Amino acid sequence: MGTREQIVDAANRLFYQQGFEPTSFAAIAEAVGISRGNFYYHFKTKDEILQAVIEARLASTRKMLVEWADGSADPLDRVRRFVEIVITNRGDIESYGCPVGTLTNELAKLDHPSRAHAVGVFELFRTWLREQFEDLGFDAEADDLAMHVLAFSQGIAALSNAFHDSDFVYREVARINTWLTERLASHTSADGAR
Amino acid sequence: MGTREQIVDAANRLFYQQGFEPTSFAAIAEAVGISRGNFYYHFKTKDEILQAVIEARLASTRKMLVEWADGSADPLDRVRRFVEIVITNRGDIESYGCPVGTLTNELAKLDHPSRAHAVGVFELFRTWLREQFEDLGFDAEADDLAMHVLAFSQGIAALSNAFHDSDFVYREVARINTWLTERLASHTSADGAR
DNA sequence: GCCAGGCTAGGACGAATGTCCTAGTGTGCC
DNA sequence: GGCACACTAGGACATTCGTCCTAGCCTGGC
Repeated sequence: MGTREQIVDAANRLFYQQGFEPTSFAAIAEAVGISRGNFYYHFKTKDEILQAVIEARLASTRKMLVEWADGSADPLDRVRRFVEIVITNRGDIESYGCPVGTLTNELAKLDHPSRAHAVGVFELFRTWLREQFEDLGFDAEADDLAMHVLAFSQGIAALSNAFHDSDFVYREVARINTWLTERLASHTSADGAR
Repeated sequence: MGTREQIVDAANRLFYQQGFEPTSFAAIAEAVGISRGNFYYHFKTKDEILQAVIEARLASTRKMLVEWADGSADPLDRVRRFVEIVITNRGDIESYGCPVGTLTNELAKLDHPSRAHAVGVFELFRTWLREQFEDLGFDAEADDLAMHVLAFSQGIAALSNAFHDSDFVYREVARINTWLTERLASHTSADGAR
C-alpha cells in the first residue's frame, strides 16, 4: 500500500475515533510513521486530506452496497442486512458513534465547505434503501421508508454511544425487523385489495 | 445577570454551535465582551467551563421536564410534548444537531472525563419518559419504550441536520405519534384481557 | 555511471491555543 | 476617609497548530 493510501487510511480512522478538528497533521504522520514534511508532499492542506477521506468512504460504501445487493436476491433481506450494521459495528459505535453521522455533524458545526460532500455517504445509503423498497413494490413511499430506516440506525448509534448498551441495540433491531415485516405485509395486502 | 452566568450562557451556546474543542477561551470572552484575564478569574480551566455548562443544561432540563409534567395531566400528552421538541427546535437542529447527542459524542471521541456527566442529560430524559410510560400502565417495558422514543428523537436530529429537511421531521413525528397511539391501545386492550 | 525526478526528512514560520501573572479599578464596610 | 477584597484588563508564557521550505535520498532510464 502506497504512502498516500496509508495516510488516507490513518486519517480515516483518526477522524472517526477523535474527530476531524482535534486530529492534527502530526498525529496522522505519526500513525503512518512518516515525517510531516513528507506528509505535505502528498497533501497540501488539511481540507485536502478530508476530501480524500470522504472520497475513500464514498468508494468503500458504494462497494459495500453492491456486495450487499449481490449477496441476496430478496430486497427485504438487503434492508435487513443494512439494519444489521448497528450490530456488526456495535463495538466501534459504542466508542465513537456512527462514522457518517458524527462527521457530517462536526462539519456542520465547523461550517466546513466539505459538509455537503460528507452528506454524500448518507445519500448513498438513502438511495440504495429507496431502491430496495421500490423493488418491494413501494413507489412514492419508498424514499420515506428509506429515511425512516436511516433515522432508526442513527438513533441507535447515538444512544448506543451514550449509554454503552448492547442489549438496547439488539432490542431495537428486533423492533425494526418486526416493523419491516408488518409494513410489507400491510402493503402487499393493500396491493392485493386493489 | 452576573459575569459568571454570562460566561456559562455564551459557552453553552458556542459549545452547541461550534463544538467544545473548536471553541476557544478567546471566542467565549469575546462573545461576553470581557478580557481573557477576567475569564480566568471565573474559570481556571476549560474543563471547569464545560462542567458548569453541563450543570446548567442539567438544571434547565430538569426545570423543563417539571414544567412539562405540570403542563398536562395526561402522560401520553407529556410524551407527545417531548416528541415535539424536534419540531420546536428544528431550526437549530438543522444547523447544529441535537445539543445532547452531539456533545456526548464529541466528549466520547475526545475520551473526556466529563462524558459521563454530559450523558446525565440523556438520563434525565430517559427517566422522565420511563415515568410517563409507567403512569400509562407499563412496568418492565417502560424503560424500553422510553429508550425507543429517545432513539427516535436522535435519529430525526441526525438526519434533519444532514439533509436540512423539515418535512421529514414532520413525517417522522406523525409516525411516532401513530405508533404511540397504537402501542397504548394494544397495551390497554391486553390489560383489559387479563 | 550518471542524471533527473519522485519521494522523504527535518526544521522554520507566524498564528493561535490554554494557562498564568500582575497591576489596577471599583465598591462596600468600618 | 480609608481599607479590604471582589473583580477586571492586558499581556507573557510555553506549546501546538497548519503551512511551507530546503536539503538529501533512491530508483529508473539513457
